[in-house]
Amino acid sequence: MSPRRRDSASTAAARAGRRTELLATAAEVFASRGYAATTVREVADAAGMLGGSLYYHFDSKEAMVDEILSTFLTDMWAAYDRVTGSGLGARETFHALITESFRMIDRYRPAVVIYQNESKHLAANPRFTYLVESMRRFREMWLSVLDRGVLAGEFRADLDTGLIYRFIRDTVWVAASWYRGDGPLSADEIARQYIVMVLEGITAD
Amino acid sequence: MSPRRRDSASTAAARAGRRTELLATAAEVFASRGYAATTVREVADAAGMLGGSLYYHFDSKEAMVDEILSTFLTDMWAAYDRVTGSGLGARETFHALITESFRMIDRYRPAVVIYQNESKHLAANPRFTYLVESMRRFREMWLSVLDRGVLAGEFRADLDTGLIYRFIRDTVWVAASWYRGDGPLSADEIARQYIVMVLEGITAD
Amino acid sequence: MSPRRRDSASTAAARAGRRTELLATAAEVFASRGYAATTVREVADAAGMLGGSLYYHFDSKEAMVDEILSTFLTDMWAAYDRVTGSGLGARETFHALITESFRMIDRYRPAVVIYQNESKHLAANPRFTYLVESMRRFREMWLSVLDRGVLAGEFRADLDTGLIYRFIRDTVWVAASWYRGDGPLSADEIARQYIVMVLEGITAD
Amino acid sequence: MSPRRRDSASTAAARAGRRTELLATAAEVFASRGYAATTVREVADAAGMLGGSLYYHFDSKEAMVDEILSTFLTDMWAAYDRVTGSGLGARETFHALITESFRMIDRYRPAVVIYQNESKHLAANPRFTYLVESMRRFREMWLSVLDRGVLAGEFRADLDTGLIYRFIRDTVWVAASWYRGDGPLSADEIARQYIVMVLEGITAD
DNA sequence: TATGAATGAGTCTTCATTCAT
DNA sequence: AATGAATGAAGACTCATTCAT
Repeated sequence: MSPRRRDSASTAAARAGRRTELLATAAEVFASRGYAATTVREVADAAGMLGGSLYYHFDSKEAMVDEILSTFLTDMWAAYDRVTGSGLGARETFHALITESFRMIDRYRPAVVIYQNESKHLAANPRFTYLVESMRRFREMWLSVLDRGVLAGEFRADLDTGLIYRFIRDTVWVAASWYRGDGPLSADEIARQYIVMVLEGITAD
Repeated sequence: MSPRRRDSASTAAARAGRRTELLATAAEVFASRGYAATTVREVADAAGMLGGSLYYHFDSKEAMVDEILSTFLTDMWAAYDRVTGSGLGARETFHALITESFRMIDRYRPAVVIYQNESKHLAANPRFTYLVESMRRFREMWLSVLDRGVLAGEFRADLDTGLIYRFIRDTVWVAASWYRGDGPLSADEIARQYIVMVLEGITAD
Repeated sequence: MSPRRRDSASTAAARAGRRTELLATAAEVFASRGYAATTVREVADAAGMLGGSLYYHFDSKEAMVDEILSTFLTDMWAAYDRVTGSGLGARETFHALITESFRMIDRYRPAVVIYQNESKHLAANPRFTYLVESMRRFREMWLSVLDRGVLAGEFRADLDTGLIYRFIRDTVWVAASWYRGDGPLSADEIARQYIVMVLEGITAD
Repeated sequence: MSPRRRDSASTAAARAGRRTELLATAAEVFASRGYAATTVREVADAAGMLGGSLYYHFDSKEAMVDEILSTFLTDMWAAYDRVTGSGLGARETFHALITESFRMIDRYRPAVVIYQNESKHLAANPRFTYLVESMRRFREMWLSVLDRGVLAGEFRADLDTGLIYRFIRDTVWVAASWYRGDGPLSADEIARQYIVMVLEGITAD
């Protein structure tokens, strides 16, 4: 390895690092102020640079959310696929998916908030068709788990699975809006309580 | 009643009606596009008038959301107060509050969507401090019901009531984003299934 | 005279009276807020009617200032012409013109304020060429008095009459901006002191 | 000085220079068209840029007049304070204040025109309370000079000093509306003739 | 890499004016 | 004569984006 190559390698790594850093900042700001209401200048301020300077790193404001969301979704689907591909029963799959979801919130909180708040509006844009696709897969995945559980006699049959699916989906993701990594409850503990509540209900025996 | 009085009465009523009509339209648009992302022109288009014409009826875009949200919240608290003031036990109160909430969604769907999506951002504005106040009351009301239920042995004691409160709050309101008045399930039926799920869980006996 | 004619006569008189009343109100508002900064609605408010209603009486906002200014200027020139046509010497003419000017301020204060503040801007509009013409006549009138006085040995010859003219003109009219009809000094008393100051100076003997 | 420091110094200076330049342009336009009647676009046109570009340099149209007026007033009061602090007699103080005033007009003509035409309207805005304060100080300063002169037997006692003060104030400032730096009379010459007129009167001996 | 300055399209809002009643 | 509702043009201001340095 020539010094030149080592240099450019470390430069490329540094550049990638800077990019990731900037995206983390942007995600934080988009999540707290709302994507539409956030100005590029606000993101730049938070990153300690001037508005125009961001355009050296990204093509547009849209490109930033795009990268934030697609990075998160790619990782999320990898985790979900690992779960659904491991041949677990419905109840165990339910358990694992919920747990993974709260871990995602832990790891990608701002991205999840953006996903939750802006998906519907962004989805109208051709650039974000993958969001629509992701929502469709999400729905199918959950309905399949729920239906499997009902068939196996693990879940009640007198409830509308479409309705249950929506309740689960919403409650899980919306947790991103109040979750703090440094709060008293860990992501796994929250998942555990959530599972208890949904599976057994809050009624005392 | 003299003709004069009937006239002015019908005029005032017509004016109030137009105002309500316009607010309903605005709420619909704000809910579907997002408040910040909605232009005044879009609201006006939906109402069949020009952008500037809205200002004959309202002081500002902000004044419109304000009226939409405060009208909804006033009615909502009247309903909640009726419930909490009627001396029911924790479980019955839980039941009644959930049912009322879904009825609110049925009656004020767009307002609830706006409340859900924009409250956090609007609350920073002094004009909307009543939102913060409403959120506080909401929290206290639910925590009191949950705590009462735990003490009475009606609800499980091994779950974090703060967490349960958040799950309930989010799931109930977020339902506004997919609820359609003309869907296959009525608001009361949705409430019923939701109550079953949360109280008894989805596990089959 | 038939009753009909009497009726229409009194109606016409009433209409003219209302018009004058409205113009007086408009002049007051234009004078205090500035013509450009005054909205038609503000004038209407002051007159106790709605914005659109003024258009029953006047063609436009511009038509209002027009009538305000031309009425005032017509009366002013009638008074000035009476003075300059009465064969007085320079000093007496000076005296009389100043006195008449302060009387004008007394009678037409708001109109004078508008004239003072807006003439330059309005003059660009073809409708108001009479303002330019009036300013020209005004200048000629004063220069003629001053020149006549210098030639007659009544006024000092070592001062620039163009300059003196401007000082006189400005000070006289600008007085409209602070003059109150109910103040401690009458218009004639103010004129007297002004004449003393300009003719004899403020130095003690 | 390192090149770095020279660079940043020249940059800062250039920025301040541009700002001053833009304010001079804005002042010219505000003075000739009137503040309320001037559009931001007109100012931008005169500066050779687009309307929105001005907002890179200034927060608002209001911020521009603010800076124009406060810069002028700061300098003006420095000059007046120098005069009143130098222990001159009333007559000499009178002389010096008038001279300084015309020099101000020479140096800040557009600002003075704006001050003269818009002060009353702007003063209602909390941002411009310093205008009210400045007017108060101005009045006190002149009354004190005039009263001192009367007591010392230098000025006539049979005139109302409040009236004289107003005449002086108005005439001096209103001169800004016709003064041209390139006219035949210098600021000092105009001041001299003005002083002669007011102190000795225009009557020939 | 980042800055400073500018662009230009678009946003909210204002306001003179119109017109059916 | 006056109201209520709307028009439409224009105005102040914002903001994503560009680009020379």
